[in-house]
Amino acid sequence: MVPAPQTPAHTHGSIVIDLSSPILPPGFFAAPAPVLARQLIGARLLVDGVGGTIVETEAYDSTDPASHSFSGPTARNAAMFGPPGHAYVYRSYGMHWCLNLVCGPVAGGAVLLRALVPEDGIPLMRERRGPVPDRDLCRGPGRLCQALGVTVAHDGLPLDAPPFHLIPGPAEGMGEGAVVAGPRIGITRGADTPWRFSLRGSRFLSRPARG
DNA sequence: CGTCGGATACCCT
DNA sequence: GGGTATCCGACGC
Repeated sequence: MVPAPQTPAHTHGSIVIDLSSPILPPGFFAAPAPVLARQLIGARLLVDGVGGTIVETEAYDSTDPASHSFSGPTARNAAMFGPPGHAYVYRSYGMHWCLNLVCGPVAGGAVLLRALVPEDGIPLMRERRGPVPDRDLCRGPGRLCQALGVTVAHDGLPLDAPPFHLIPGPAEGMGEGAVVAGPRIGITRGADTPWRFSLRGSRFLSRPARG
């Protein structure tokens, strides 16, 4: 008789359920975008097993002139007006993809993922990103999508099912004051709204924290 | 490690 | 037309 493995996992055929992963709380995505954006710092995101700890986010909602939802539904932003808890993926500069998590008590809210710490699937990230320092694998919203293999094919997909795996934070060792709020990056309208959130002192941010 | 220009394509008003 | 991220080479700290 072989003793049961001491790992916190059950197996059903080829499916492995990792019992160490906290369950996404009900209503997690019903929070307003700035609230969820702050909560996501220290959470972990995997796409097909590739990803790491989120260290930089930005919040957008329909009251915000910087938001794609500000001027109402279009073909591109349809996912922002769908149910919370789904992905919104859009193209930036005609060549990069950007991943948002649709959220909020009303339509039109989303959190843009701007940077994470490469932790899982780093060899595949390197293949996708080419010869860059590991620090730069997921440092920026477009780079993050390239490293995780996120494209418009993920637009509208639910975030609580494969290929997505979102594990709520905060990460070990994160305490009060670990999250910095400041102005968002690369926008002109709504530039004074402090809806960029980042992990204080992280070297994986797309740019240093301001504010 | 930070900042600075210059170059690149698509979505929406 | 206005908005937008990345890569590059350059240079300062």
